Amino acid sequence: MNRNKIINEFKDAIRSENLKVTAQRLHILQNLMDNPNHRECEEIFQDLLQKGTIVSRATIYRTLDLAVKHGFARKMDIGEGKARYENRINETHHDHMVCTQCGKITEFVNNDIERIQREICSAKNYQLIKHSHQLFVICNECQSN
Amino acid sequence: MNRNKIINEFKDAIRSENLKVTAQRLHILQNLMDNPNHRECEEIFQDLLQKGTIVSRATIYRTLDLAVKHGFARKMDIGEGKARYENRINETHHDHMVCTQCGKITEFVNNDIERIQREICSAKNYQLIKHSHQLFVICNECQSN
DNA sequence: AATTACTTGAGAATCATTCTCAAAATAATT
DNA sequence: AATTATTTTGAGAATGATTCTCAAGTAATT
Ligand SMILES: [Mn+2]
Ligand SMILES: [Mn+2]
Ligand SMILES: [Zn+2]
Ligand SMILES: [Zn+2]
Repeated sequence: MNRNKIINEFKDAIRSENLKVTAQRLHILQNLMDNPNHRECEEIFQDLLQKGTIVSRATIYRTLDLAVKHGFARKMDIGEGKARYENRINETHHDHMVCTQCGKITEFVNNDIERIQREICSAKNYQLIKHSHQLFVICNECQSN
Repeated sequence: MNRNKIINEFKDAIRSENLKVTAQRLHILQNLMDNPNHRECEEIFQDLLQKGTIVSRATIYRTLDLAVKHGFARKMDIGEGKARYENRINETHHDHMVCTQCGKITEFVNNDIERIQREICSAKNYQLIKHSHQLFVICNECQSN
């Protein structure tokens, strides 16, 4: 199955840096792969804990950095003063809509926006490295309250 | 001149909340109006200090909040783990390009992007409240190094 | 001038994240 | 399997931006 393939690729990534494959690192990556949400460190910590796996927050941060570096995770900031992480099983790039009432996160992509961003940069002779784009909304459910 | 008009509007805004017009509040607003940059609290603090005005950081934060609330300033987050503030003398909405090498901030607006954002939201029956859009780039100057 | 209400600044508190370092674990080598 | 070299882990301290607390100071009103 696909998940094991990813886990093995993660092990390879670890070895490629002359680091060691540890139970903690694997637990964190597995937990990330099994969850589609955009979670903060604390949520991952609590989820692991509830499943009987204790890993320190420091190790979670360190391992998420590693996962980001090798393309297994994406770190995002929706202006809360803390980072959130999502897995990158489905490679497709997307941006996010965040409900300011309930916090629900909805993904979106728009090729026109992606293209215009590139055009804006090349018009100024700037090289586009990455972008951060969030729409803060009141979602359909929160409107009917 | 325009600046005095803004200062007076700020005084009115203060009074409208039954707050008091103080020297500190006016110094902070004036400093903001006289500077076109996207600055963090510490930069405003140091700039005031260098001009002989000592205002505590706590008061700067408090006054900037007030200025934001009444439309005199805009608070932004370019993922540095701290807020930046710019004045809103020229009301026009814009987003930002940030050079990842030298930190230079360049403003941009694109009406197509603005419109598409609205379309994305209405297609989902979401109500768009605000957005945050940054392009991280290597600016023209930094490329020639 | 007196009264009332709000503001200020110093330093403590908060909170996410990073750092430190001794003990534990992994991987490589006998 | 035991030894060795190297890395990792977790506890708790440190950091840094921002907020909070509260006593002393100031503004506005009468
Ligand atoms: Mn996502
Ligand atoms: Mn700007
Ligand atoms: Zn919602
Ligand atoms: Zn630059």
